[in-house]
Amino acid sequence: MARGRVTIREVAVRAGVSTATASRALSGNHPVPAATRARVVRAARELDYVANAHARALVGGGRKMAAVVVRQVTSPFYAQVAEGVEAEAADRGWLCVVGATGGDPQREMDFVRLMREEGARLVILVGGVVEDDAYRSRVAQYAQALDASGARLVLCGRPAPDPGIPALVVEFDNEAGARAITGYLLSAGHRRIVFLGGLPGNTALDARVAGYRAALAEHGLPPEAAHVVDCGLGRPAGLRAMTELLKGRREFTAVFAGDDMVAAGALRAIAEAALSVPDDISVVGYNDIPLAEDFNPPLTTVRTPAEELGRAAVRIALRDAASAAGRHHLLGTHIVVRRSVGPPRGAL
Amino acid sequence: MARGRVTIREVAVRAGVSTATASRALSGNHPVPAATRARVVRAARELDYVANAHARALVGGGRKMAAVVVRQVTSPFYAQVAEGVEAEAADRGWLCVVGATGGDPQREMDFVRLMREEGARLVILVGGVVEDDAYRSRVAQYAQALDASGARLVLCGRPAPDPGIPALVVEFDNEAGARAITGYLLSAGHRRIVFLGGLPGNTALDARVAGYRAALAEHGLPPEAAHVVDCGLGRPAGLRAMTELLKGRREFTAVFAGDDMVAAGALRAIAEAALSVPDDISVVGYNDIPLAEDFNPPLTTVRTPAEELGRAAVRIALRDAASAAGRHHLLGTHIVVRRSVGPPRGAL
DNA sequence: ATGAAAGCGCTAACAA
DNA sequence: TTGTTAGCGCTTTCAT
Repeated sequence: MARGRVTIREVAVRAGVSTATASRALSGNHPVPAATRARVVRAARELDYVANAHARALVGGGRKMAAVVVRQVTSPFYAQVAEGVEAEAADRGWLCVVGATGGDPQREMDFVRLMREEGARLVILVGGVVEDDAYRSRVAQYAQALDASGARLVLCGRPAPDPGIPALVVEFDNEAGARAITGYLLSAGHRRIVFLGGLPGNTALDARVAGYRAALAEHGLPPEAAHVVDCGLGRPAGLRAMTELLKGRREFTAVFAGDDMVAAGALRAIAEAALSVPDDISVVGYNDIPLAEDFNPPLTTVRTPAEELGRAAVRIALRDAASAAGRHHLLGTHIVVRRSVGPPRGAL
Repeated sequence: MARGRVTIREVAVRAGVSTATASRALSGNHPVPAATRARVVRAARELDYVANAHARALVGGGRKMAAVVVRQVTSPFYAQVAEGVEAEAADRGWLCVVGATGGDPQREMDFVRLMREEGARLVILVGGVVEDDAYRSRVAQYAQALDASGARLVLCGRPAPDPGIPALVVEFDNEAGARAITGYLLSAGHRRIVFLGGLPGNTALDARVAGYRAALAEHGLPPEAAHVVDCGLGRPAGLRAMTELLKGRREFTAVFAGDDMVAAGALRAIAEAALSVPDDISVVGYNDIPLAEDFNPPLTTVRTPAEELGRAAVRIALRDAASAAGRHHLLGTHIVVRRSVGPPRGAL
């Protein structure tokens, strides 16, 4: 057998027809007599022929391919979003590619460029970012370039640099979610709540902090009641920051972690200090990752339907006309109550 | 601006050169005077040109693309393997695509076919399977087809149907890992250990069960001492099976969960029965997923360096000559001790 | 109903 | 150094 891929020419020869007929028989969108088709199909199967996607794309305008770009696949939240995109894309017969950037803007740019080269028709960028000028111009460029070649860009959980830009944005209402769970802590009696995991400039986190402050204000607390620790996200950050916090005099009765991974770190730090959750300190998280229920104790958190976010991103992108660019879609969230919150120490 | 992608011809026109010169200037592997190159590069940038990967692949033999196929990205273990593949591929300038099958052989076949069409040069299939005739012929077909077009197939954690087949296999030594952790339980004094999460026919699980039985035998226990519950994997399965087990009289003092997700379910079931780990029952898992440390209590488990498995898969595939097909690589594992194991109740 | 031929965008021989 | 040309594998007119 010849090394290299079997081409349609070989199939045609074996079936005793021209390549044009072979192509028609295989694609099935042209009338071809059943007998001829059968011969061609059989030849193709015998040779184990698969069409060259590149050649086909070159002439036919390309395969339906979507790309999701996340920081890392091992983050439970991102993985769920990617799975949602994957599932929705698969349902529609699209191929889905996922790329990880490790948070490096350069790798993000490279990946987007790659997707442009490959002819992806849908690019989905996931996750909050620090919204600086570099970000704005980068995204404006993606949007413009993708749009020029007829592809769609959707921003998941990150802002469009400019409403006029040809990109869709779909995200959770971070401020509302944060307000709700802060309210929950407040109604459990807590008044000194620290927010752990701020990341100044990051749009998602800033919104959560804003919701936290808003809830405090609504309950009549002065602005100084807010205590935000800007340690960033991730379990190690949460562990470190909480350990630090526990060294001083405890000025708080509850902690609101920026996401569930930070909460995991905080929980661990508290346990290492031989303190109890929720008896000594109450803790809440954000995202409700699949294993939040298995933390010690099971974590009260804000459920952000991540898979639905991914599905919505492709659904919206494929439904909306290009003219709907700039549309902003907000998805709702809700609190899931477990066992990490109790009344403040001595409140009873 | 013209709708659709800008081609090299437009760049050439704008730079006042032929397409060949433009191509040479852009690719950089042919001597082109600096001045000419500068003009071309500038024209390309002004037009925001990106090469059509399909056209390039058609003539140049294709981009370096690797594909990883997993059951689901939301499984922490698979996500880590995928991240390893991704990282190693990126290090070498390869594009990496990840596909999820949901465990459906049909989707697996579709995805492999797609990858053949796209010209992937490396396909990595991850995860244990039930090794039946359908599986064997499916994989034999993948291997043969991929090999015919010069692509590599690597099987991660699943067996090659036949040593002669053109595929590499790299996996963990499941039997050794299971034997070690069972031995750990045994030396803590446990004699009645149930294995939770068998999946008869699944190669990975069967190997773990074999290791478990081997350890029991080594400690002089009779074959009847083994108690395997074939509930399959996943947190819900572990929860359900453990709940069931707890209803009867407790004939065991420890449980060896088939993987950490099963352990998570089992832990939850035990907590719901108001029993304590490790005071009443000891529990161990398998894989050491990132959050195993955050379980209640922190889980003693077998560390399988998942990311390293992914990296090794691409490293080996790219290094070994095609003639090395059929080679079998075994990666080692080790126990990580945390707090879910204690002496058996009443052993003191 | 089928074949011949053009052409998708690009790179690599071959000329000049 | 640069341009001309052929051709990658496929689909799709346009003839027949």
